[in-house]
Amino acid sequence: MSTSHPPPALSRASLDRLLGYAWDAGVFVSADAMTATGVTRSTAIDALDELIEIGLLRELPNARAVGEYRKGRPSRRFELRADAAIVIGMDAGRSHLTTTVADLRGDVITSETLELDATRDSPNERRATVLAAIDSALRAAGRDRDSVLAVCVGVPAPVDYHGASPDHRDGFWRRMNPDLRTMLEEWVPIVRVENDASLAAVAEGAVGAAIGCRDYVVLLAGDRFGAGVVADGRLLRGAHGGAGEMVALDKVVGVESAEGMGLRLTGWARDAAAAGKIPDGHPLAGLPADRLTGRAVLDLARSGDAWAQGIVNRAGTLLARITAVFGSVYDPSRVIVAGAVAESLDQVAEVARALLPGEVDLAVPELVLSSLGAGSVAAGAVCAAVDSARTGVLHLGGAGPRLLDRAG
Amino acid sequence: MSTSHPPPALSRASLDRLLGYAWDAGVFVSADAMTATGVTRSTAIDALDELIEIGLLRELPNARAVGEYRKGRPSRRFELRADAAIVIGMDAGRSHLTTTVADLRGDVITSETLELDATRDSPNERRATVLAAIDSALRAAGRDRDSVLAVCVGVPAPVDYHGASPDHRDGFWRRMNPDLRTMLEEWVPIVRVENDASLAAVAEGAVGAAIGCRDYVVLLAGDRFGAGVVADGRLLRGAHGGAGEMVALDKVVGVESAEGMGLRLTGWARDAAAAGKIPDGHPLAGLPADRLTGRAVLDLARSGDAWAQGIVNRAGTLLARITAVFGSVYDPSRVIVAGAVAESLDQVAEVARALLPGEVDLAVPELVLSSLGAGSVAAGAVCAAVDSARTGVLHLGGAGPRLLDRAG
DNA sequence: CCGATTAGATTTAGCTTCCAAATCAACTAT
DNA sequence: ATAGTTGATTTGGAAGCTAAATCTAATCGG
Repeated sequence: MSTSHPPPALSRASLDRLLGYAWDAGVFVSADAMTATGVTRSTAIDALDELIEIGLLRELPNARAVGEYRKGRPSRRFELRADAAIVIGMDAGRSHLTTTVADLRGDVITSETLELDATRDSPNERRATVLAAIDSALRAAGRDRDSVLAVCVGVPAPVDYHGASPDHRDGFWRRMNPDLRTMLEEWVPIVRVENDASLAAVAEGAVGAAIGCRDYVVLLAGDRFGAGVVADGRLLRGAHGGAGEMVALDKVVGVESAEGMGLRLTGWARDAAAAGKIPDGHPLAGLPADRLTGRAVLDLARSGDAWAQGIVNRAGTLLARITAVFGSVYDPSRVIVAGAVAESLDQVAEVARALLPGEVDLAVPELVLSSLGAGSVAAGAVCAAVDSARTGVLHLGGAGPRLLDRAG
Repeated sequence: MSTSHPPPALSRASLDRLLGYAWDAGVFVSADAMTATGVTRSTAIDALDELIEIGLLRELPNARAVGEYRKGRPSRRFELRADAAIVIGMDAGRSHLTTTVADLRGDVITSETLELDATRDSPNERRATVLAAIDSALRAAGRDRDSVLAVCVGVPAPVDYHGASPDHRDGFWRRMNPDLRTMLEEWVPIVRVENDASLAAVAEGAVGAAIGCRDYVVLLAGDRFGAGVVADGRLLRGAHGGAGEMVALDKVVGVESAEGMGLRLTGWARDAAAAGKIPDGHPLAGLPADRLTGRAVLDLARSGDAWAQGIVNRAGTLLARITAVFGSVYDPSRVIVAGAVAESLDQVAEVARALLPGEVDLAVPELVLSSLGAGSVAAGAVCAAVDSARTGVLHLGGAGPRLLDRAG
């Protein structure tokens, strides 16, 4: 007996390559596919026909029918059947949960956001919440569980290679990720659980400020700092998924805690107010604490207010320090600030950029602000789900093609 | 015309797999190779014969001839022709240079160490020194340049993916690595230049304390701290090779500079002496500065001296802090202290291990001492050269087999 | 309307790299 | 000797390609 090889079925390299091309090509003709993948016409046509057979491609009316035609026999035209199945990307934060249903190309079909009661986070409740959110989003999209090819969930916790999160002191990480992967694998063929900042990094790499960049760090700067690190084109994870976790920040001079940029700006403003440090007659003087927010300070600084600029400088110094630490430690060529606050941090980034050369010994990373806004984790989850679907669908054996609805 | 594929020549997956097996198998018989690689007998025999033809394997007298035989037709026996070519591993430090000539299995043939005049480090002089050291070692090994298949050089500088080092403020890194790769590629088929700490990490992964470990950090703790990081089984490099460089250390509370453990112990002892802090009648009291070394302090602490233990505690605290930072940042499952001092740091490590749980939020990495001693960089250079030879030799086209001396 | 021309599709033959099974060879044990 | 065992070799495909010949569906110029 030899190591019984599985039946060849479908797993040829060419299939993979052609599918890969089709996935990001939009509508294409055979000749394009041939030059892009380097196979000959015979092979290309074979593979394309097989992909149509499986249900992953659709043949469109040929070139003449559409008018984009010059001479000779008209080309056959193809396109990914993006609606053959759906993927789900989820940002499963502590206090909110965004569920996005998208097609195979990653185009959003529905997106629903749910506010969570952060105190009700027992493992069972959270599992139920996640499932309910998925079912609700599926309903809104007019699909059912059977058509889901891949799911990716982002959680505010380290996630290791197997999709598990370590047992933290107070169990917070485990509560955030109560073995979601195992739960979902019961009915979804491809499941991926990732750290939220890592997904923000995936999003920047796919559709954001890090396209084509092989070494970068994405700094999620909301309530708490968190970082997603891409090194040599791959997500850096660590033995327990803790790479990029910012628990080390409190050991760095001038950083001291992992509290995020939004909270800090607000905190500084309120501290100043409480200490009577806001000059009389200043626009912010006498405001109630709940209107004294980071956002208010940033807006004021933008209009030239000197006192607000002081706080902006402080934030810039902090950002420079954090960027410097990440720059030194991971040596990225770019550091991207992401999260809902990112867009308002232009002045803070300006200050930080000016300070960076003095902080870093090695090459100074480019500091840029993400333009993906608050949805970057959700967007990354969709990208990651699409990516897993793309690389995984041909290796699914019988389970995969089952869900490719051939009707359309 | 299609993308003209190169002549198939030799590049079958099976050849690679069989060669990979042969490389770490020692003497083996066909059946072993078959089960290990999963190919059938026909394929195995084909590939083995081809590897013999190329000159990478040798066929030994069959099983019966050696006596290890039971029943049936005796097996053919094979072995890597470790002497078909040689590899060179070099630790090209600032003040010394170790050149090791080894066979394809990595077994050392000769090793020579040269003290360098650290002030004469102009690019041209250094290039000449490196070449001279290689030629000298080759002479000692009774080989010539033609038989060198691969070279790996470790330098005390960041090295990027292409083998280049960034231009540091004072040009030190460029002087340490004056484009050695280009120089050597003129006559060596496979050239690799790496950061020294990275090579120490390679060594620990191959023959040291990190065998089988996919996420670890090796702390080179000599004159300056430097770290080699392995994440997910691959060397972490960063955009400019700066990952693991410890320029960020001076931002960490309680670490402050990248000065290594040896220097610090010595420094603390001498500072204490200068400040008159060594108690009267203490064994170290009144010693001349040049005999007041870290080693002396460690030895004394080992014999139970309380004052020396105080310094050891200080060192342990520092090591714990550094380990904690690396643990938090890269999330390794193990941190290995390497370099000449490592072996004497058992008590320091003991102290650090006790402190670690209080320093780390995430999983506490295992802190272990390397037993590779001062030669870990040199050993890693050999491992890396062997590794590159192993993966590269079959893809060398005409240039490779040229050097496999078929005579033996 | 009819070739000539053109570009793409299909078919055919052949190559490489493998596997599976049949057959052959070299032994030992009896 | 001869049966039994274990490997080695040979033979006959099957995949998965490529390359080249041939076929098809068009345009275009008379």
